[in-house]
Amino acid sequence: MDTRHMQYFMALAETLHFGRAAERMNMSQPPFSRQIAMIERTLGVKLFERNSRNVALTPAGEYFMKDCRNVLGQFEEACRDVRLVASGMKGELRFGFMMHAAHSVVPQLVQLYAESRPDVRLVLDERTPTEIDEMLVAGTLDAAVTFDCGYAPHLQTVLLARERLRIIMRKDHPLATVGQIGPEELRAEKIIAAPAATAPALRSAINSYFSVRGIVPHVVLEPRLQHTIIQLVAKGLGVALIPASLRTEPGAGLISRALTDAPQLDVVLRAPITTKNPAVSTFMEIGKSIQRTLL
Amino acid sequence: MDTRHMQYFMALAETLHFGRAAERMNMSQPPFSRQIAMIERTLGVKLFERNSRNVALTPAGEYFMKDCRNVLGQFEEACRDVRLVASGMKGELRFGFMMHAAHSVVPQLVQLYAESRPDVRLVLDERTPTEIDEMLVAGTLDAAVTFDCGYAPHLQTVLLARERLRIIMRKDHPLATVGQIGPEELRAEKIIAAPAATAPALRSAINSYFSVRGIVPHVVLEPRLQHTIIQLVAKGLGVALIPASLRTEPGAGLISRALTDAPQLDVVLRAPITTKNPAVSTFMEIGKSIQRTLL
DNA sequence: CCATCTGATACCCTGAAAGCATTGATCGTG
DNA sequence: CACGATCAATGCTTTCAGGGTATCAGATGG
Repeated sequence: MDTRHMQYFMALAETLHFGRAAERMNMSQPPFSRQIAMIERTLGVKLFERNSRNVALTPAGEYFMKDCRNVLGQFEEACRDVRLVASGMKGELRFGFMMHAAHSVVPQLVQLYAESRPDVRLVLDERTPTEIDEMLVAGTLDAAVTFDCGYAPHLQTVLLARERLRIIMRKDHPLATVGQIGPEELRAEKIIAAPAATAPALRSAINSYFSVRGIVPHVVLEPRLQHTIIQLVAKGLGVALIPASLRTEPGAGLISRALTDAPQLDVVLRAPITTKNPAVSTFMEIGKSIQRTLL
Repeated sequence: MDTRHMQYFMALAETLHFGRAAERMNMSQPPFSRQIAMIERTLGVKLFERNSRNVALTPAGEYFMKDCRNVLGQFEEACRDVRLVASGMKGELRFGFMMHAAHSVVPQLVQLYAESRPDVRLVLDERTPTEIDEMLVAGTLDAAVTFDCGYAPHLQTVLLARERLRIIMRKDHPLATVGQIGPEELRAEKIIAAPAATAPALRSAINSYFSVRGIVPHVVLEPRLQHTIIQLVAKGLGVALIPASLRTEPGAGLISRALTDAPQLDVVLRAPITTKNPAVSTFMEIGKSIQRTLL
């Protein structure tokens, strides 16, 4: 028994006429009759009550007809779907992103992609930049939005945005009224910044911002999560340099200021070049289409 | 593509090894490899990423695997179920019965059958005896409980119970205190009885109960439903002769009395002898097993 | 009783698919 | 680095599942 036999059965069950059913199956009546007999023999079940004049379904045949309709439908669907998956119209795409990006490019990217590929299940996964890099090489993620951390030959990269860092502090902070803020003004400040192990690109941008002026920043706290950094700044434990897109989130009692010669960071969309997931390519295309001018 | 191909695919998807997968399919590796290639060619989809050292599923293959597992499961189930239906263990049984029987044998019959054949869907259908006869010959019912109306060569019959008729009347009716009630006592009474067209066996039993004494019963009302008869008696519009098993339903202000030489009616379970529904036979067997002594 | 319709049988033949032998690519190891 | 081992792919042969044609057999209607 296989699906072809089920199709033979369905043809006869629907026409109740061997000749016409055979015709529908594009074959002549004698082999068709044999196939029906074969089906009944292998199942050990009489499916049709027939003589040389009439053909009728037995109750077992009636029941089998419903099941066959089901199975054949699912069968067709499976064959159709696998083509859709291969074409990237259907399937799953595991998408990682860092928290910074959640407030800027990610919503638009996700929305546009979901509109253009509604049958692809987007699995969102917020991670730190380091975790993202690891998961991209491990294949746990299909694509991710992160900071450009330079050389990555096994990854394809689309530049999404170029973000300047800004400084945030409490409103009652002495620097809140200073006109220009640069490395010199921050020389004595307590800095809160993510550790290099968690966000290498961000941290090295901050470090080199100071080091080109020969200044060693006074980093007092190194929380891993951006969320925590803002909380600590709000408590007055220091100031922090954060991407401009996070500025839109005002926070209670916090103020954000521009920096002189502010460090820039590239926000990129990345995916392994060796990816086998066909859904990725249009995801990258959409990334390109929403590429933004630098802020 | 058919289910055999899906089985090949599943074997490889689960083992990720052509040799072992072929072995599982009881064949040698070369034709197995060709079949896999064939599947990919007809689907137009690469399902496996492979070289002479490693075999891995593509994302499309991964997706297809889930669908195949589904389809193959349903396929097996359909083949198994059709055998169960043919053996009477599964399927549907359309069971008709008259309202009189609903209070006596039907509940027990239905319960016992449902316990012994839980996968057979019992479709219950309450009808008048005449409707039941028509539906049995039309094949709309598989089996039914009704009054024995005599000759029926195309039906198999199991006697379930033998019921005496009793008389019901209002508690304040003059006959309520009379010791013996027979045709003579009812000569002047207004009788309420179902029409012969609806319940021939019941009505002819009532008629002959009087006619053997040369009495013509004074039937004033002929409602089709037993329910209505009882209501009309309660309103004082007459008395009625009803099966003893209905006595258990007391009704407001009504009283039921035995009759002298009470007419008897056979309650039978019937099914067409030509029935193709394999579920019927055990239904009839259970009917035999609950055969009751006459009341 | 014959013409006709329809499903079953008899017989033949083709090609899908299985087996065997072998090739070619990729590792691991001495 | 060469050699052997492993494993998928390919070439060739063979077989039988399943299709085709011709025909039979039972039922029905004029």
